[in-house]
Amino acid sequence: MSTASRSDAGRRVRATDVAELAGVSRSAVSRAFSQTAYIAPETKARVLKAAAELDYSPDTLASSLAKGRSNIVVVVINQVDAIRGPSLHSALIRSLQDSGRLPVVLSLSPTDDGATSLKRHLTFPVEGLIVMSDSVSVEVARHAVPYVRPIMLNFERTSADVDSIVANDAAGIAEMVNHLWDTGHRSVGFMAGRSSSFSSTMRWNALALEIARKGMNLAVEANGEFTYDQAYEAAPALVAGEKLPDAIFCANDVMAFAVMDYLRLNTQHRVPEDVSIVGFDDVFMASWPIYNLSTIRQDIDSMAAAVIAILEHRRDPQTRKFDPPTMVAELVLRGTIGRRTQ
Amino acid sequence: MSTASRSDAGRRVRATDVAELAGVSRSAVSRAFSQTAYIAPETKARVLKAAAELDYSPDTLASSLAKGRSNIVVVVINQVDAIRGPSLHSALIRSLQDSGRLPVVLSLSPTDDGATSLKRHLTFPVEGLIVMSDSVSVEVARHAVPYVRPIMLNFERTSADVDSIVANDAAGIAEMVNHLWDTGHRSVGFMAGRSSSFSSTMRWNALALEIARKGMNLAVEANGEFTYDQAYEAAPALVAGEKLPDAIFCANDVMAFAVMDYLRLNTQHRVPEDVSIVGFDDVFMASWPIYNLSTIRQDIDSMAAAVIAILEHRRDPQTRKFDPPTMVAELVLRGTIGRRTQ
DNA sequence: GACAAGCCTGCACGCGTGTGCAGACTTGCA
DNA sequence: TGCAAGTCTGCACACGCGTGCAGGCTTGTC
Repeated sequence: MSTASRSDAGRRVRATDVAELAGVSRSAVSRAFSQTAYIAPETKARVLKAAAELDYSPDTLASSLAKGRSNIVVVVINQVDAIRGPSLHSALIRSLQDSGRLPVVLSLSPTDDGATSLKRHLTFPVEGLIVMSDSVSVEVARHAVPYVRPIMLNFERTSADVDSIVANDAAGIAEMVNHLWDTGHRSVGFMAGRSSSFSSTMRWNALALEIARKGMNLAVEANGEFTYDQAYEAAPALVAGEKLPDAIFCANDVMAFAVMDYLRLNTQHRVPEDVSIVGFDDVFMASWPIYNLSTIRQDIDSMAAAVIAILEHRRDPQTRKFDPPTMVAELVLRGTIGRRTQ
Repeated sequence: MSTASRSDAGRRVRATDVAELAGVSRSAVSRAFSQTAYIAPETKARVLKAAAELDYSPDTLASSLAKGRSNIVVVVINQVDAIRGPSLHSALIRSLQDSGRLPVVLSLSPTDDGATSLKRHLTFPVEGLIVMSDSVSVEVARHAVPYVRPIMLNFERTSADVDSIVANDAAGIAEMVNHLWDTGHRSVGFMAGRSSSFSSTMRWNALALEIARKGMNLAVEANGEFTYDQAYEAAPALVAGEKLPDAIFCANDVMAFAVMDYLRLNTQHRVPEDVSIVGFDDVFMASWPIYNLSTIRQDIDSMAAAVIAILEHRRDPQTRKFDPPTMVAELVLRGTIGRRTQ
């Protein structure tokens, strides 16, 4: 159609073009796309019609510049998140773009603490900085964008300089320990994650607390650094004792897979008849029949929603008051928890 | 330190601030950061020193506006890419940001062809549009950003209106078929991917060609739609005949896992003693001991490099001539291919 | 018919940066 | 010392858009 061929030409359509076609001034075009500005209904209609014909929409970046308010949100991720990350990552991206923001992804190599790379790449005004990588410290995040409070995901709530969104892992773990207790489990082993990671220590603390509260026995522990390979290496230690723990609690799903694979390939122990396995995250492989893993799912949608809520609150602190969504950790009970009778 | 506290204050540092501190005009600051502009060495040094002190770098977006040349590259992804995607996705993001560009991620829901959502979100000038989702058609991509040629990854090279980067799957498949032939395989089954996907048909065609060329027998085929669940459902059809195929070739790794799991959980057939399994992509689980999958790895780095090469070429068509990197598909031989004797 | 009030529009400036252009200053040479 | 050539800098405008402000027009009322 002619409309298409016209707009297919070299460059973007500007407000001036629309103004010309609609027979109004450029400011009228700007006002037609503004929620608050003063404009006659029929003028607005004429402008919007012309805009639709030319396939025009305001350049949000030039707009940001003019308004002095960026709508770019930078999401810092880490290659390590490749397994667990995708769901939270894409939920976050989706939420941001659906709220009219522009998600810019900054990918750090696993060993990069971001001290220099963040500064080098963040050469534009941002509305928010979201850190999903636990290799980035609060100080680095603060320093990278001095004029904005970073939002750290699953990070220790230590600093007053950042907003921190933490999944309610403790609640999920408490619930899971309850379930293990009810199904007769009395001794558990624990496969920890990277000790420098807050998620790992948070999960460890919660588990230790709940186990003590129940009077259960933390029989044995090992460290799998959150990776399959390390967990596979560490798995023997968990089952080397003369008595198997009733259940093995893994700080994430991937390590649970490693333990299961180790047991399956190298021992006679059966899951869940001889030992129960519990994971954390509910990654997509957890539902595969070969694993069928009982695990705990973080409330990803609520976390994404919390990010948006914080950003909205900042835009308009007085009217829009901030009440953080409550995070719910969901038990996903599949086939790796058996029944024990003492 | 005092420098930090000064720049920690409310807003971004502007060129004017640097100019003031260095005792020069604002244009001098701009020129100090330009590669081509004319500026006295010692002036440049003084400006850069002041800039470093204030922690200044030019606002790349305002710069884009002034230069009329955006450095934003939009990457369109799909939730479906969650398994295979991460490696290519993060390689691409990394390459883009390392080349000084700004990667903006646009995530489509699996059923979205992008017709409206792309237009709604692409409200700013972009340097490039990279489509990784095969749910987006050439027409939609073309129309979404009329003034720029989309770069489609692993898409059929049908249209002259787009640049297309296609991995050399055929070469990898030829090599793999060679290897299967050499190890005595004579009949193969094929688990296809989503029929609407170019990757799937490309792989199917390549396999059919090579098999015919060798005089091997394409014994049976099924369609797993590239997903674990569908492949698990379709797996029985591949082994239902009275004679097992010597090898089963899967159009991606995840379906290979599904087939292996089906065999392990529901049949007596052993891999690779009774049947060999071949995947495609070399996702991270392929190296897990439970799978230890022999597969074919796409040349991800070259694909990312090709994207950058195209973008660089467009910036400067006359001097920088475009020679596309050659893609190499790499055989990753692990433990799922046995030896057959007829 | 005159005037006031209110609705609406265009003008003009600003957001932070790049860059052509003119002119100032330096340098070299006669 | 005078002049030309060359080197560098600042001015001013532009990029596309938002918005305060003044003024024009319409409408209603007396």
